[in-house]
Amino acid sequence: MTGQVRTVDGRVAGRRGQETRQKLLDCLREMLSTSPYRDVKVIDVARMAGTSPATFYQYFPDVEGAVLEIAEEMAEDSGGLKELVDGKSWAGKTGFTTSEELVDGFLAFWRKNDAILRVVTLGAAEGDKRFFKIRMKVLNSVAAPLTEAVRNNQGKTDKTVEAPAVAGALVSLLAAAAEHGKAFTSWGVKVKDLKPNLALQVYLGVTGKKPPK
Amino acid sequence: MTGQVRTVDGRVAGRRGQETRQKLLDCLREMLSTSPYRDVKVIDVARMAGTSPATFYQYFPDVEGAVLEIAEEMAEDSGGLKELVDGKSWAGKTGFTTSEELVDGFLAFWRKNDAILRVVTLGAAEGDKRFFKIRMKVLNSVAAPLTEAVRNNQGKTDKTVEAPAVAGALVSLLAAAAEHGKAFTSWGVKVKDLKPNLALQVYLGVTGKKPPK
DNA sequence: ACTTGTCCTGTCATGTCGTCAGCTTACAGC
DNA sequence: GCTGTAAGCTGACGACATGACAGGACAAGT
Repeated sequence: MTGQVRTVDGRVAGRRGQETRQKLLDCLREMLSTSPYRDVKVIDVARMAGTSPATFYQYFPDVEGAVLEIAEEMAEDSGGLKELVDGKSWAGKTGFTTSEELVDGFLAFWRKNDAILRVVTLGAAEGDKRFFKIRMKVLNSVAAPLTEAVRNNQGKTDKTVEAPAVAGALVSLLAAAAEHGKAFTSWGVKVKDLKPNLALQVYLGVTGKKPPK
Repeated sequence: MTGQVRTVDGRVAGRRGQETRQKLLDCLREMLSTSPYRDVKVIDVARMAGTSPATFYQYFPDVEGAVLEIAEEMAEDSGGLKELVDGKSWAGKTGFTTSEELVDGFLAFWRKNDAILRVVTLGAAEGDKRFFKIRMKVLNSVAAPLTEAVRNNQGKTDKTVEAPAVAGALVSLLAAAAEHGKAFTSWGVKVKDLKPNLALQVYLGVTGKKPPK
């Protein structure tokens, strides 16, 4: 799909080149999770990868370009989140389990891609269309199947509910919790209570009913 | 409270100095709303303010230091958000109006301080305690009185509801909507429907009941 | 060993960062 | 008005990041 990997000046990268490129991406990822985005410098990434800045510029136009690469990879990976909702039942106790597993999976994914998602979120907020698109791809991998779930469940009881809006709000809440979990604990939500609380919100949003005890 | 304004090397700033300092802050604020945070350079801010980079470093340790200054100013300003909830009624139609006005006021505040809040949010997500504290101050100016509102209303009908958690979730949702409004429209929520939808969510969260028609 | 095309780096011009000595300006005390 | 002192500002500088290029190193096939 992506075609061949190419250098900035148009050459096709071979085996060795791709390895170097990948190492640079890995080091950048590492860098992003240990330093503020603003302070990530090409020279540091290159040093960590045991190569020179010039090599970095062979494969990427700049730091942002490389970040986009990582972000796109992550967005591909996010497709797996669909399985947390697709084909799951929302009835009774099983439904609440579905909700719990969704919350669990989503938070795990976010934590795993913590650093890159921070940058993507910033870029999207700053109005960069490329980052916005990537962020939407991640959120939609949950929001889309969740919209169906809302339509099939809550829809039965209340026709006035706009399924995409509800699903969007729920996903936004999950993203907020994942990104700023500390805020919730400082509001007195105990760490171990965060997931159950979110699961409850999701269950309520999807079914429009309180969960069975 | 803040004592006297001082330069980095400890001198107290006089009238002219404070003017220069303020002009630098204003230009930085402007800069933040027109360029990506990563690309905001001291030299550009100084140029825009008609002064030299060296002058900038007289008043601020670095860009981040100046940003913190702006952010703290904004956090002070956020105290006014309390009035959107404090002493308001949540009963019947009046209650829904309260909810609408809260949503309106919150979104307006966020839009007004768009650029700086983006940076604060990033800093908080990156684990910087100073930015986290500022972000909490802004969110709490709504979350705190909202917690009381939840306790006084929903609390009556359902003792199991954790008021701070509900208020926190609502504020998080508002922040997400403010920061990533475009995401909601791309989920098919019409621009004019966003505020009513949020108002509905808030009303539901606080009272636990559907609003009167 | 030679050729070919990929891969990497030394080096350079440009520009930013952050600091400092030193010049200019404001002002209080006489 | 004169002078001393502190505030205010900048030119200049060393250190470092950026981005481009030419050319050397390397692997693979002949």
